[in-house]
Amino acid sequence: MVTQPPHIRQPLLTIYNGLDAVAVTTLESITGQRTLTPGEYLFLQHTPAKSVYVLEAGMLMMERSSSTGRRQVMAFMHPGNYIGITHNEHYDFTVSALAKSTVYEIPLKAFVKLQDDVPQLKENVRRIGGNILAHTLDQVFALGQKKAHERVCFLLKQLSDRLPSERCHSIELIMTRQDIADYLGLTIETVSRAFSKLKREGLIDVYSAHTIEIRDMATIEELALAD
Amino acid sequence: MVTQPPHIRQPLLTIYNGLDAVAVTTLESITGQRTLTPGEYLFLQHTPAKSVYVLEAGMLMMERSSSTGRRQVMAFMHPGNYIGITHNEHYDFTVSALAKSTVYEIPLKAFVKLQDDVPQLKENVRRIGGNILAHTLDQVFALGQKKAHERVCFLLKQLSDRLPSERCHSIELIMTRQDIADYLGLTIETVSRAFSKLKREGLIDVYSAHTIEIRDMATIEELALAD
DNA sequence: CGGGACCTTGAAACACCTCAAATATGGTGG
DNA sequence: CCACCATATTTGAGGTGTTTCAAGGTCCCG
Repeated sequence: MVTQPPHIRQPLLTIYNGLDAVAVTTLESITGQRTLTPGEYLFLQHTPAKSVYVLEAGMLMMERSSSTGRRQVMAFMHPGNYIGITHNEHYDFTVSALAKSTVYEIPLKAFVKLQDDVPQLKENVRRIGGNILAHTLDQVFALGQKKAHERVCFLLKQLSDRLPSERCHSIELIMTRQDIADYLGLTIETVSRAFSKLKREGLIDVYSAHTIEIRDMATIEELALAD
Repeated sequence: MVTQPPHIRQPLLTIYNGLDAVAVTTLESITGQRTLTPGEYLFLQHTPAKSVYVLEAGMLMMERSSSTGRRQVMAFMHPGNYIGITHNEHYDFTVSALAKSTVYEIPLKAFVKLQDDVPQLKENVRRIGGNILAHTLDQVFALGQKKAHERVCFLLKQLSDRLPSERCHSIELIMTRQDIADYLGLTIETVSRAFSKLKREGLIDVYSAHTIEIRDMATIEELALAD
């Protein structure tokens, strides 16, 4: 069982936290595994929610689309992240793979049943739900109140917070500019111009479109928080 | 015990749903009551989360402010709504009263303890959390993807969904234009112009700044969903 | 090395914001 | 109950940031 990348800055909250050996064994007994290639869907919006998932390796993207084709990316997901919280019987978003990924698949019914026997598991799910809500409220604030370049910094800070060390500020942007744009409520052109602006101001280096380095973390954070 | 306004369109999910008489009595034994006048705070962002609340009557507003003074309204809250979900030991938002309101106050520690004895109560809280997340994801989509007048329709639909009948589309806007603007990520002028535009197009009537009537619900819904 | 997808940049259009002024609203004291 | 006042809302004009449309450049993979 992986789910805890090494050297993560903040301890990662997973469904496995604090489980005893018996609980872990039982959980593993109902857990399957699935591999996804880039672009492949884990599940689609409006399909029955039959399983929950934990990302083992790779990167996933959660998005919601309207029938007119407008798309909002709700989250980029990293190893350890729990996927599949829904308040009804269908997923109300689509999850797809940005990179080659592997996920643990846990049938929802068995998972819910196991939670009745393992209070700690239920508690973990509850806390994860709280974290997801907190993340989503941050996103509401960003989309409602921040300017384009501040939103880009908001994303850069989120991504850099997942990275090992304080010193190494090099970030791999696995997602496309379109994904970033749809996450931040902007267009690809505006995102691209925001990167150029941050580069021009010496706050970041752009080695290639998908590899950037943060040169002035303090300022980036300041812009990200809009403080 | 109130919490269930009459004639609501969709059955309201409260913490009381499906509790047996004993559980209700126990819950009531630890429940206090508080009255708020317009503008009064229920609690402030960054203060210790000591209680959760259920709105009995009136209307509350949940907001988050940054140190630069930018403000995002996260929700307008109606009777029956549960207040105080937080993922850490401090509230990460402020809740204040828009109208004279009364709330049930439940000390967090006792509430958590009671949840261990009453699984249904825990289940209710879990489902309410899911609903709040769903609401917040809707808001992310609205702020990220919708135009100003569509966002206003989004709010109008949310408010009208709380109202008794299908026929009566008259809505009391208790909040100020500034509150609406901060909820939708716009300025008061843009909100005002959006109302004027909807009025000019015959979709709504504006009797006074705080009393409007929806004349063409189908179109309003269409704009609200951006479908 | 070629080709397609992705990214960047520029110019013009547009939506929203800012600033300013006029108007409407609602509460209060006379 | 009415007049008044402070506050909130609407409307207008001009500015700014973001989007749209279009072209050119870059990267990556076969």
